[in-house]
Amino acid sequence: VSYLNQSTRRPGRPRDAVREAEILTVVSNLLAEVGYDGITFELVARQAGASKPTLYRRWRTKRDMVVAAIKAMPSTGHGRTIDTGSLRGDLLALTEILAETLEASDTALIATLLQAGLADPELCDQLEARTGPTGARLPDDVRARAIERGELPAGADPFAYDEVAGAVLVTRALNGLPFDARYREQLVDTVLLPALHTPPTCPSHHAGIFSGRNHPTD
Amino acid sequence: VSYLNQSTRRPGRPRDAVREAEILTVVSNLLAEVGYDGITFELVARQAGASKPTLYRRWRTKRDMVVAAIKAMPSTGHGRTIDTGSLRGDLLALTEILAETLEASDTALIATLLQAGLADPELCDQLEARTGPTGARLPDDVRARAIERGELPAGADPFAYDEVAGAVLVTRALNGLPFDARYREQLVDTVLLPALHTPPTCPSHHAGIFSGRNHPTD
Amino acid sequence: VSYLNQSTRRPGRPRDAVREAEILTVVSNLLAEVGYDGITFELVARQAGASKPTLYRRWRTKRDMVVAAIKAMPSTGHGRTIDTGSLRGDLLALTEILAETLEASDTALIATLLQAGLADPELCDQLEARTGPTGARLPDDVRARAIERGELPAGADPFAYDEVAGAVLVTRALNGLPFDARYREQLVDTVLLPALHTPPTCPSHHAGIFSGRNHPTD
Amino acid sequence: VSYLNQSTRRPGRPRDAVREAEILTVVSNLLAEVGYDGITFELVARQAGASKPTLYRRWRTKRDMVVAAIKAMPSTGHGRTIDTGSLRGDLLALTEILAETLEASDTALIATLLQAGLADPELCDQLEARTGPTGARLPDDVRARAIERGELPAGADPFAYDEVAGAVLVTRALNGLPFDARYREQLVDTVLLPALHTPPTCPSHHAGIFSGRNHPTD
DNA sequence: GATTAAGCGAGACGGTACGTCAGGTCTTCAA
DNA sequence: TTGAAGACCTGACGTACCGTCTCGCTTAATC
Repeated sequence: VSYLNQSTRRPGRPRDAVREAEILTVVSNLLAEVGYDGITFELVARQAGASKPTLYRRWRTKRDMVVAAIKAMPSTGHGRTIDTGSLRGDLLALTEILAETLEASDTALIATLLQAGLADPELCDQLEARTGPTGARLPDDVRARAIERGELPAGADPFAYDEVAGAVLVTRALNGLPFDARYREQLVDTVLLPALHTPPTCPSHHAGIFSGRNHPTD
Repeated sequence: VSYLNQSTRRPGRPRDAVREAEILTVVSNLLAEVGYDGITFELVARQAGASKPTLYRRWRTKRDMVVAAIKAMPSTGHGRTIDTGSLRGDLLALTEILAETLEASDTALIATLLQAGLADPELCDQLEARTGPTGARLPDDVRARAIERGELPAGADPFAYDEVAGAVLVTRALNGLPFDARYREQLVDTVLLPALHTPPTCPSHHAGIFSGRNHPTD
Repeated sequence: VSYLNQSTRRPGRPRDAVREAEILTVVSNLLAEVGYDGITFELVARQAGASKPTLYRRWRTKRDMVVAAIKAMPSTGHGRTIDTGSLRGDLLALTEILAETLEASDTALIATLLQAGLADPELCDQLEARTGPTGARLPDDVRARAIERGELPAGADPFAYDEVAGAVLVTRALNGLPFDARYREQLVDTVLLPALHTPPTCPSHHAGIFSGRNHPTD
Repeated sequence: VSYLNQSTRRPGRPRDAVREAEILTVVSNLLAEVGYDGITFELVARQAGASKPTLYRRWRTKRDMVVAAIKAMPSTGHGRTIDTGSLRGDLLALTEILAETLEASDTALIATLLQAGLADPELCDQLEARTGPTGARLPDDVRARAIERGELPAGADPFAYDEVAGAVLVTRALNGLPFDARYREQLVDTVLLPALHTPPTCPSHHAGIFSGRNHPTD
């Protein structure tokens, strides 16, 4: 029976998934070697032994291609859990993870992810799911434990963290400004903790920048 | 002989300052018309009736040229003062100014200013001086009045505002996410105000991202 | 089982003759619209709603395909006969027909027919049979009547006409040079007629360029 | 004084004549190696160590470039003179030269010269001047000697030769048909000689196909 | 006033990448 | 096996910018 192919499959030779994976691997490697700006369709085609039309058929822009490559990266930090015993410790740990990630990336790539990826909730979810906590959002379990310990009120809103932590560190990274342990400590103590303790003024309606919850409930 | 002349004056025809101003005007106009990415040396040369060597002689990169053009822009919002009578009102006003600025710029330009300008304290100062409060830093007079009114403790640190407000809004702008009045209100109430009220844990040592005070004490 | 079927019939679905005719019609139309150089397999496939393999299966080169299309064109000038009452008049009429044909074709097509078609006697015969006298060869009846009238000696050889008339006019057409009535008259009077009157020096052994008698006796 | 550069010289860096000569040399060599169809802008650029824009700046099409290369070829057969003592011998010698030339060229090149060059009188003159008699036109001295010897009438018109000899042989070459000594002899005896002997009917007004006298006196 | 070194518009130059098109071959599914 | 569809690699297309260079000219400060 062929009740499945009535509409889902278009005619013609299907794209070669293996080919696509190979290409994206090349893109990933090139990202590390020459950075985002150094990547060109020409170069990718050469390195991958593919033709430019094969690339253009899949991705209309370089950004699309790079984003696809990042999405296709294998999982690394899966399962890592933050639990230092105190909210402050957890926040310092989370911001440290984020800082490490930013230190390992070139600024153009960060900017790209900012512009490209973050408008794409799927990418954010992939990143979180694949790499474990990125430090860009406050994990639910961390928040739950803080509430259990009585460090946060019951209905504490992750808004303060989700919106602020990533934005501040990413911005500094883009500027080449330092975001060392001392700086992060100050951020946690004078901004994040006071803000998290503040009860939400209204049913928090934010679109999480780094959270992938782009189209919220409002 | 007087080859060790009064200053560093080189022999030969000096650069034409008028020409330079004309060129930068062209760059400014093109910024509005075609955006940052659309600007090329070729295009500027064509539009300005200048030659490429004339451009390269002055600015080694496109970024340099654009930054110079921005620096050369005429002042607009000079002298505007924020004073609504309450700290909360002032913060809302400041973030509104910032939001308006961001809405008027294309994201690539924002990113450029982030990367280029903010590593250049002079540019930031120029922007502040020229356009009045940009909303990126907490003006000293606003803070002083809040202290007078008793809304802030005597030694209140502008860190919370300087670091957070600009970074959060700019990041959202880069992502094409909204930063409307409702969002800004939430930011002020649940993040900025609580943070500002928190006494500094240590002698605040931050490098103001948007403040131009780049590598201060540390 | 009947795998040793009646004749040489291959297994599988037979080629669709109707499809082939449709395709050749498209080729003919495209010849008129975009000229020989403008034709591509891609374009034909698109216009005909056919696939490239379907085309390649039938014709290995563009030239083959175009020649096939020309062969498949419907007859137009069938049965027209040249008989003006004098050899000179007949020659002028013949060269006029040829001139008209050349004026209606683009040069690339002429060159193609020259290179492709004329190595293919069948095509020439088809053209002659289909369009009546093309003016490229001296029709036998014209020569016979000239002999009857005593304008030509009994054994007059059509070589002079067959070889010269077509070559000269085609060459001029390829060059974009004019071949108007005055020119043709001069050709007939000072070249063709004198040459036709000359008795053959040896048993004429020519391979008729435009005659399709390609590799005759030699 | 600068009375020379008032209008003749356009501004900007002049084109490098040496570079141009080198490129054309490459084109000439490639013509011999890969033939006309095998030549591409890419290939020429690679071989010449030039950039594509440098080529396109000079020649808009491949044909232009090839024609320029042929024009730039160094002289070879200059000064060769045909004088066998009889008109018939001279004609056989001329057609032999032409045949040799055609045998050495690939058909696509011939077609190109036909289409490109021959609409360009300058090229024809260059070819004649550079290579000596090409056999495409009846040299004046040959005709003069034939008249001296009484083989041709005083006012004998080269039309018959100029128009016919080249066209016939080129056409056969394009078709891959033979044009051996026997064929050429027949052509001379039954077409060219009779035609040359015929007195011109009217003040010959032809545009010589291969003669470069494209815009004659009429 | 002559010299001189640099500025200037123009544009050539070698590069590199762009994004598209066509050539042929292949694989898929349906007929 | 044919046929439509379309992916695939190769390679060329013609264009746009890059950053540097060579021109001939102009401009000022120094001699």
